[in-house]
Amino acid sequence: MRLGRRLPRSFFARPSTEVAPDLLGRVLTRTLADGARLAARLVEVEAYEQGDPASHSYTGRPTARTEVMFGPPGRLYVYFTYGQHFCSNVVTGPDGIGSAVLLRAAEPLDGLEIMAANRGTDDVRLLCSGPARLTQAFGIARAENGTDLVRDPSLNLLSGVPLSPRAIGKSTRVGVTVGGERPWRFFERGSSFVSPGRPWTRASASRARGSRRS
DNA sequence: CAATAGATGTCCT
DNA sequence: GGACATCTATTGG
Repeated sequence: MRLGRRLPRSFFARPSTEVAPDLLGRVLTRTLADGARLAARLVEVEAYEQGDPASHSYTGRPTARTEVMFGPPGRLYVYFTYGQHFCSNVVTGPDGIGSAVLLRAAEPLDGLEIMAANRGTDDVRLLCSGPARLTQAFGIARAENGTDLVRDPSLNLLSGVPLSPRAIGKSTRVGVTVGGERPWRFFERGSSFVSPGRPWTRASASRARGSRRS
């Protein structure tokens, strides 16, 4: 399969709501020191904008954690959440504005054995179907925060094959309880690699969003 | 299959 | 202190 060329800086220098659906079908790759390659095709993303109550950049001011999100586009924003997981985002929009796209799920293409070792499971569907899973499968952690995906020799986003508009599903974002009515989650319709256990993910998505924690 | 408890960093909207 | 862009293991039907 042809994975294409690196996406240019201009691709990321747009509003996150525009970049997000355009990221579906694109390919995240990582080349390891020994030459092995990891590759996965993005099938689920979410947009986050400055001023958005659900966004880390809501206040408009960077913190030690969110600094990268406010920087130039095309870089990787990695944050630690729930006390034990890392999640990966691609920084979008102009330098100085805190906007990014959360990489929620992907279809593994290459380096599955390495991903399985990183994840501690052999189940292909569980390798990259979730933001923390995807991040773990690629061995991404705090050290990768701020990596320039446009120029880095190892970690990149390739053009792949973008999806046609009709192949893209939209919904409200997962786990967002504030400002959740924004339909800023984008996913590939019918893909079995989107994050599991979310009923409204599937074609027969009816509105069934209840409280999720006690 | 569904529900739930537990892990516990970072920011406070 | 409380909420959170989550995942896993375990329990119960």
